[in-house]
Amino acid sequence: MDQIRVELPDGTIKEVPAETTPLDLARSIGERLARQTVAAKVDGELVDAQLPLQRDARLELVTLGSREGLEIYRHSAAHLMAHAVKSLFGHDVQVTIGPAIEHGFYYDFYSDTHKFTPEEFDIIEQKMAELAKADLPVEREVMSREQAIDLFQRMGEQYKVELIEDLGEPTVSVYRQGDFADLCRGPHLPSTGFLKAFKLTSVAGAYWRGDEKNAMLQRIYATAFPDKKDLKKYLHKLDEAKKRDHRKLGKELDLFSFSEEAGAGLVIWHPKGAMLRTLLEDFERREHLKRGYDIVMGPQILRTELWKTSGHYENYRENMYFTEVEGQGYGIKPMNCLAHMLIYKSQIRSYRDLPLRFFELGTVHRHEKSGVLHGLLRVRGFTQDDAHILCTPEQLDGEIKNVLTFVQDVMEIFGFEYEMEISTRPEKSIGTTEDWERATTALLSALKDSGLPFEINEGDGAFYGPKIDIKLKDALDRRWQCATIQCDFTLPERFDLSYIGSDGERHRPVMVHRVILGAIERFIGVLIEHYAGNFPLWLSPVQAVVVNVTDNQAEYAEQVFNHLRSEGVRVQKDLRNEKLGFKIREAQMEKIPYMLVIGDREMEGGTVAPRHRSGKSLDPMTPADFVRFVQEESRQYH
RNA sequence: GCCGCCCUAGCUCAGCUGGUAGAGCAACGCACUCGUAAUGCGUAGGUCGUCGGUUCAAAUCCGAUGGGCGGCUCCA
Repeated sequence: MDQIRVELPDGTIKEVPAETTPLDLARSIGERLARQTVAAKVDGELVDAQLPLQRDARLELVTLGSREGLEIYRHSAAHLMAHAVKSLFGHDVQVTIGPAIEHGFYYDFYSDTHKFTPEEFDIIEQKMAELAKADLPVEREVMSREQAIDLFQRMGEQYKVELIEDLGEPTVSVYRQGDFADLCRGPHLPSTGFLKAFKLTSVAGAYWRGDEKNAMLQRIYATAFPDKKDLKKYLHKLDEAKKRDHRKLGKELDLFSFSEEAGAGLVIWHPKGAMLRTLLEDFERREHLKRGYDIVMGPQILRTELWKTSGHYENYRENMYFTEVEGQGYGIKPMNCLAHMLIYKSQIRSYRDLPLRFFELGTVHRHEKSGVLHGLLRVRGFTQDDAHILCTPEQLDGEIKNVLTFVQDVMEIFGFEYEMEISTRPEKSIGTTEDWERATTALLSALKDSGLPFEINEGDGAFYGPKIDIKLKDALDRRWQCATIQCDFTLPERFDLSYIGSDGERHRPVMVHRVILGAIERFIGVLIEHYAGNFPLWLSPVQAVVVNVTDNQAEYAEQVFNHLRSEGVRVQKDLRNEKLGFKIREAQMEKIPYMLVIGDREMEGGTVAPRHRSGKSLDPMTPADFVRFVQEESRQYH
């Protein structure tokens, strides 16, 4: 038999007979390695571990420990789930697709007769366990397109048939395990016995091929890990994350609420939430003024004609609220740009005036579809930290860099990790090729200069210009777009903005639309989950609570409270006749940073005994010292 | 908007297949005056989201509607 030469990643070369599989090779190195090997990369191409090697190649074993290995594991788990579902509900259900995702996998099923419920998860999991225990070999079979169509046609799997038809490949691969067969590129685990730990987590609707015009499928989400311990750890982490949910904490910390009577998606800020928001807004104003922005303010409603000028009436009407007064139509603003345009136009602008940076904490209202509302993270009325930068084309580059630096600075202050992506020109768009190129290059070079990783979304830009989006994760790792930097070629055009250049001629300014936090509501939502409600001192709605041990110190405690409040400390008092432990517990649950304990000792010494919510106590100090301490700790953002 | 599920006291939740509601915490009252995450006893509190239907009888079954949850589509 022919010998072939296989080169491993560490450079060693193995001479093995042709038809040797990567799994054989792994076994020749060690049994433990073989048990971990779930696939291989042959000359960089991902293949099954039991695919016989035909010729000399570079070979890399893919093990369960790697990201790719875990993905394959989960993809095979998705097949196992589909297998289980088919064997339980085969007559009622058709399979569609089931990929691995960030924390697990899902599989979409079609059925007009059977509705999956979480109560069925147990029996599906049991069936999966049974099929895994049977250790069915997973076999790859390559067949012609016609054969495959015929196969799935006979199985009654219309969605698979459609997939093959649209694939346009002469041959396709099918993976079989027991009596289950699925169209799949692979690779897959060698056998079902590899699958040790899995759990179904939820059911949800999903459109076939992600298109709302298509049929609604039923998606079962699940997760899987090579090790039962890791599954347990993950489920525990999930539980912990749910405790950080901003909707739960918002209620517990009495920050905000929603009211059925007021309307969906409309935030009602309670005193502590409004305080938090005010602190954040003050921070924003300071940071923008430092960076050369001018604060502006526009009206909540503007005449419908103006929305026609801007193009919102044509493109955004279904998201807007309209009203009419004395026969005059008005639109409630869904964006802040219009007033900023009017400010620009209020006088003749010279190139010496540019760049102009108009900043507004602008409250907007958008009629979001009811099904998308989500706590503070997706609402119908929200306030953006919005700014429009109008500059010469030559200034664009520098302005974008400044904004990106601004974003990075702010994210660092809050300690956020974030993902960035740039979206380029879509098919349907306006503006000249030069405009797009200049703007896209400017965005791209700013990103590159930042040295941070980013993704490119080809053709995903707005019709009016390319953009950079910055996404933050919530407690459950769902991404929410916060900051965005968008170039806009439409509005300067539509509003006929101009400036007089050094040549004495009129020129069109370039516009950058940008937000840093995005929507204050959304940002606070993510922020609550980020800090799990333990806000840093400078952001804490209540920084300290005065707690007396007995009624005996009530008068002194009251004096301390008044002193701190007059010195600008956000303080509250708890002078109720309750045990100290009880009051500490309540303050602790309110996540107040400092509890100022006052007993007879403190009263006599004219001090307070601060206890931090972490449980650590500071040495007793005078109220005046505590004021200085708070000022000092609040000055540095952290 | 679409699919599935949910809505019971201020909060968290019980209440099997229909026979006109229950706990813990909170609130209020009384006692205790107490040193770093829950003192004890007692009192009060709900037309079971709303509207309509089925039934002798509906928190429970059906329909509509409002709100929420998990997704999908869309988006800050």
